[in-house]
Amino acid sequence: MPAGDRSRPGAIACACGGVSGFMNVFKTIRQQLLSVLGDMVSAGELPAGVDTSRVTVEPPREASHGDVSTNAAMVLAGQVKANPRQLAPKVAERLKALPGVIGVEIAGPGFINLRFSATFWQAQLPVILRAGLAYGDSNSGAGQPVNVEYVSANPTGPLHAAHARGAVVGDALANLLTKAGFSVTREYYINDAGAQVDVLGRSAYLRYREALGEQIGDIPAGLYPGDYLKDVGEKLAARDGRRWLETPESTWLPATRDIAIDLIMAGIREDLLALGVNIDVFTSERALVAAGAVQAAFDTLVTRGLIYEGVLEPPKGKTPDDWEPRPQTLFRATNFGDDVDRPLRKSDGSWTYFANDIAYHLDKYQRGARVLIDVWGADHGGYIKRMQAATNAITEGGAALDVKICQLVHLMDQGKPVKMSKRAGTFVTLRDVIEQVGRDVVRFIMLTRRNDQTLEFDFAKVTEQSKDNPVFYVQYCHARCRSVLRHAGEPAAEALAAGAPLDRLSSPEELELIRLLAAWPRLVEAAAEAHEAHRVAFFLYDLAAGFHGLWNKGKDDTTLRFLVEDDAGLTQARLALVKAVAVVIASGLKVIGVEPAEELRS
RNA sequence: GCGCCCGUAGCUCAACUGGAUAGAGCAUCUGACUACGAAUCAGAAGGCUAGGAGUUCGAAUCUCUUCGGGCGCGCCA
Repeated sequence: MPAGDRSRPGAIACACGGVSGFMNVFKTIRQQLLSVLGDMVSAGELPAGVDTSRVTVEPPREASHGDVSTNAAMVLAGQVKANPRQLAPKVAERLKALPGVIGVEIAGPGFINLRFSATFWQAQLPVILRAGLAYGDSNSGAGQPVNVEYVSANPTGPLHAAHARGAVVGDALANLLTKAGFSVTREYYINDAGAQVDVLGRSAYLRYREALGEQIGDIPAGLYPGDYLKDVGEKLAARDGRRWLETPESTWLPATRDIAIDLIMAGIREDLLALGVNIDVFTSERALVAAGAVQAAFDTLVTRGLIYEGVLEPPKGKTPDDWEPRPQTLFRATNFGDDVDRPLRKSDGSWTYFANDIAYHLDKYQRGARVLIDVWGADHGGYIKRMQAATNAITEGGAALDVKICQLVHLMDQGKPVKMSKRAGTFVTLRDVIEQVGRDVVRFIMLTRRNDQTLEFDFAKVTEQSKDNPVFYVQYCHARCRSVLRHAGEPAAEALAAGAPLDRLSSPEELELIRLLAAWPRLVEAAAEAHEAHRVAFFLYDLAAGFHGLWNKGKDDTTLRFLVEDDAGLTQARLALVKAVAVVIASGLKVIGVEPAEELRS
């Protein structure tokens, strides 16, 4: 397994383009609140210039605390040297006048809890139904250019199972940012410049001789043994015949290396497409070096006085046997928060991987990105600080780098670990996984944990049809919605939005479900800001739970069923709700890159 | 030895970036199928958020420290 492979352990474009975002109800209420606070300043109840930036408006954790909660009194009380419980009533009194508000309470240390009328919540349904999959689209990203770099697997072999996580995390994050109104570039960095691709070239050469009839025996240690290189050898033989057989390595290595990289990258692209990943830009490290980008970045750092020749201290505690002090060309990473300064040149004069990466991040910046996101494997954690330091230095603070580290994926089958060994030929390719469980399952499961937590992927469990399996649970919810809508003759969304008597949706469970639906735009914005796509998967699970709950209430109490035989109006209203649930589930699955299921059959 | 990530119910994990009584799901107990799909649902029980100290109106979240696990540690990528 080559080191350096950034994603090691490890969509569908948004239709709206973020032209007009759908207002997040909490954001709307926050603006109304800020306006109220402004009125209080005018009335002399608050001093001019109070800082409202930390005022939040959010759904309370406890449903009993109302629909919407704000910390305004607590945040402002400190600034005006007042008690939050004394300030709160003044704010609360004015909030009573807001549209839709039917209750205002002060609770705990000074929270102000608002309750909104059923009509207010019911009115969210037409918004959802008319928006369709675009519901939740936001312009909070304001078209800001973001570059998401992910996968970036070394071009020395096909993608394997461990690459799936980084691929999905990066891709879903790109989808999420797109939905939130950012201008996203999906990027793959091809590490085709180091010693390992020379090894690849030599390995391919051996397979080339094999293809020409030679007995090559066992693959020598230090070369890649994989069978996938046989194909490369055969193509090379077919193209170039016997011309390389009697020539020295220096003549054939560039040819064997390049064809091997090209063929392997072609395979990687196919595998990514099979996973639903569409990369916009593939950047070659080798091309970057050849174009002088590294030299240019280096010169810039020299100009800024950030390069010097020096000798590093030996690493404490674990000094390598062959360690000896030597002068190196160093970048002043410590000026930007790193622990030590980092070498940019090897002793043979060539650039280090890090030097190339500085040029690469500058390149992304020069192409317009102001937010850079890199998705890496867990073994690259120690590389984060220096890369952030370098990005900060080379862009003069113009771009921020966020690195998402993906923890290991433990492949299991029925609770037992799947043993993988490249040498024994038992490593599981990404292609194998997709063929065995399907693209949708791979994508969803990879988002059922935070990226920095280890994740268990059990082949048996992820295809199980039970509530143990979150993919199934969410898909089942969508399938149930679709089942109801089919029974009802597929009413059009617009007809439901315009014609259904939504005031008939009055049960606490129904209103609770609408509140959940209305939280989707807020979740999109928050998750995009935090660069955390897994929140979408958790949201969908919660939404599915809410729907399954309502469904089963209808088993105990037939008056709660969606289709009510002798009450066409009530049926229409409930169909609007069901349709809205299906829409939001589908909208969320689209971010994850999963096709919503029409029905589930075993 | 140093740095980074992590430690939350018996198990697997959340917690909207500093908010209220820390929430779900498995597993355990109790209950619900003459249906728009019970592949599901409702309820009970389960906690000193690894331990300690600090910051403030308020801490799982921020700071310090101890313990325990993972990753990394000068010319590999």
